Amino acid sequence: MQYQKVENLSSLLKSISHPIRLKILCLLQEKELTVGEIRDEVATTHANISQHLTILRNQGVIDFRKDANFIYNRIADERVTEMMKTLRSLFCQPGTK
Amino acid sequence: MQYQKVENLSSLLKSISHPIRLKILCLLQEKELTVGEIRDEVATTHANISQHLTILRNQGVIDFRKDANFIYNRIADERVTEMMKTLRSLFCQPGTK
DNA sequence: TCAGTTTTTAATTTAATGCTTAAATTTAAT
DNA sequence: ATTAAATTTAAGCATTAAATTAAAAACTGA
Repeated sequence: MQYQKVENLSSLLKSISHPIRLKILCLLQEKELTVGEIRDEVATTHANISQHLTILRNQGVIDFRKDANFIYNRIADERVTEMMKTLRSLFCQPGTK
Repeated sequence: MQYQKVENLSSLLKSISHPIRLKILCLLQEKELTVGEIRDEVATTHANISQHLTILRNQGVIDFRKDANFIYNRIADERVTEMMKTLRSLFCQPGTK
């Protein structure tokens, strides 16, 4: 694997290697969600969610659209969805610890 | 996804979200390698490699065997091998940036 | 045991993260 | 206009991570 790809991939993985951000990506697998909806599921402050969303946006993992005073977040890269599917099937099946 | 699995998975991802550790896992896909062999590929100090290997061992990602005064490292969890395959096919194909 | 390798440990320094709080924006509704 | 709701930004502090250096183990073969 060439140098640049190692850097890019580790940067991507790093951006999702946090319980809150991982949870956010799981939630966004289903459908797009507002910041407030995400906060309700994740149980932390708005500010904290906002910061985690910023990290995911800067990495290009998620995208958003504005509607009224809501911001709807969605996964931006199809490969991330695929990766999440694999991760869940490998590590989140019933019976795996 | 339940709480514990989110924690476990983010902990696993975190342990591999470092350029050196990701490179190590790529190298170990092929075959088991000694600390010195890894160092030759990765270009840092022995001490640094040793510390990164410790992180991967503590996470249960890699395992090792001793032979003479060499330590041969290998991937310990088949699921990690599968994950790496998926990651490489998604993010490391020629043509992906 | 001695010399030579390989690997680990410890100590230090520096940088990056994560959370909280508070203040600031933006937009919509009243 | 004013208020209220949703979101972002920034500051501060504590924790954690990474790299470097130096020293110390662990092991082999002579």
